[in-house]
Amino acid sequence: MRIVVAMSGGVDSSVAAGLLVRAGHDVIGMSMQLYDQSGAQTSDAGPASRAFGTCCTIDDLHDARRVAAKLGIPHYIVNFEREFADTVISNFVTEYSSGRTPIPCVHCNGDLKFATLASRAEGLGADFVATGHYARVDLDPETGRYRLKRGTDPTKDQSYFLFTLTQDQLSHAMFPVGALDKTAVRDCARELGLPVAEKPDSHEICFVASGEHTSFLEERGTSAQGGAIRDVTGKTVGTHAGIHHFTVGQRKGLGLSSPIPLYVVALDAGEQTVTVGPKESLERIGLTASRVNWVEGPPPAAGTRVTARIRHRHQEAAATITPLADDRVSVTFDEPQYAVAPGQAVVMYERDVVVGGGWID
RNA sequence: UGGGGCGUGGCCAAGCGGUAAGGCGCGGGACUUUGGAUCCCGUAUUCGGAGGUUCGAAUCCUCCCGCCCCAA
Repeated sequence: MRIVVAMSGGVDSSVAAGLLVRAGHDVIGMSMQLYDQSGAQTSDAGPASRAFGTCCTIDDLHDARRVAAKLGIPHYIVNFEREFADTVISNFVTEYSSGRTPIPCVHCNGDLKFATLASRAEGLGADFVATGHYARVDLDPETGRYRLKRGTDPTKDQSYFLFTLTQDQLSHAMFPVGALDKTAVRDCARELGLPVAEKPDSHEICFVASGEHTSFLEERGTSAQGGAIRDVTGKTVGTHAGIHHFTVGQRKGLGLSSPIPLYVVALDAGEQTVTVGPKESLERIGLTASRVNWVEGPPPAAGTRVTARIRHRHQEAAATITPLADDRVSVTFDEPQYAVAPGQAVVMYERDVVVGGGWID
């Protein structure tokens, strides 16, 4: 079977490729070049190289190539700069300007890896696209639908970032490390002699260097217009330099004096207002979400019990859901949840299976 | 130089006679393929300066220095 593996240069996707090779498949490695790297330096070149993010850098592409060579498989680098800018970055900028908190990783998965990259794979005659995600996919014999499930390592599960995948995308998706623990993946990397076996896990946004978040947005058209900071009673308690500096639930960076820590509880793009309050004011018993993808099947009945996650690594919370019209859903938690941030995703589970997910309003 | 107010760590700020809250920032750590996210730990022997009162003062008194507001 011919399989294209999306190779980031990290341990997980490298092991994914290695496992497929070992299983005897016809494996092709592909890496996405996501942004202009002209002038990019290697990691030991100092601060100048930091402007190019923390993953998918020229170093990472090089690592992917070394792994492919070690495994004896072909490796192609595909230029997705345009697609990345049009989907992931564009969404990132728009969401922040709207006072919402984007999740670029979800778009990168759904709009690039399992969309554009998948069509390239198809062009190469591949049946599947495999990635290094900690998630599982299988065919439910009862319904004939593909199911998206958590990775078996509860500390590494990445199903949250994959909730937008359609049946068609899932039918061509493979997650070779989804049934492994992280330690097993590292062991496997060593066993295969992969040069990235000890490479640290990646984290944080890959395309924005740490600390350059707001300038990145402003260079791409986000208004730097300031506004008022209000408390929960509406009283003005300070000013800010633009709502894109903030996200709901944020504590740091407010520059306010207070006897207790203050958190961002709401952002209003129209008024350019930031509302702050004590931690308790972040509690929400429920939420609604839009553009819901019901992965498991048709929308479930009102009153269906699930566990819901409102951010990656969030302690899943028991909830009752009610599907609404227009692919929306209402989620009511058993216990209030902190910092429900518009723009983040709510992903609903029944045990290990992703029932569906949507974008928080 | 008439009247009033204020000077507490890098910033904001509580305390108003009993031996320096808190927030921000900063440093360190945890967590992390979203979040200038969250969480944990640390961060003023000292309160503009000098005297005085008191068992004891950042807190009361005196003088000095520096800001600010109102009135001229």
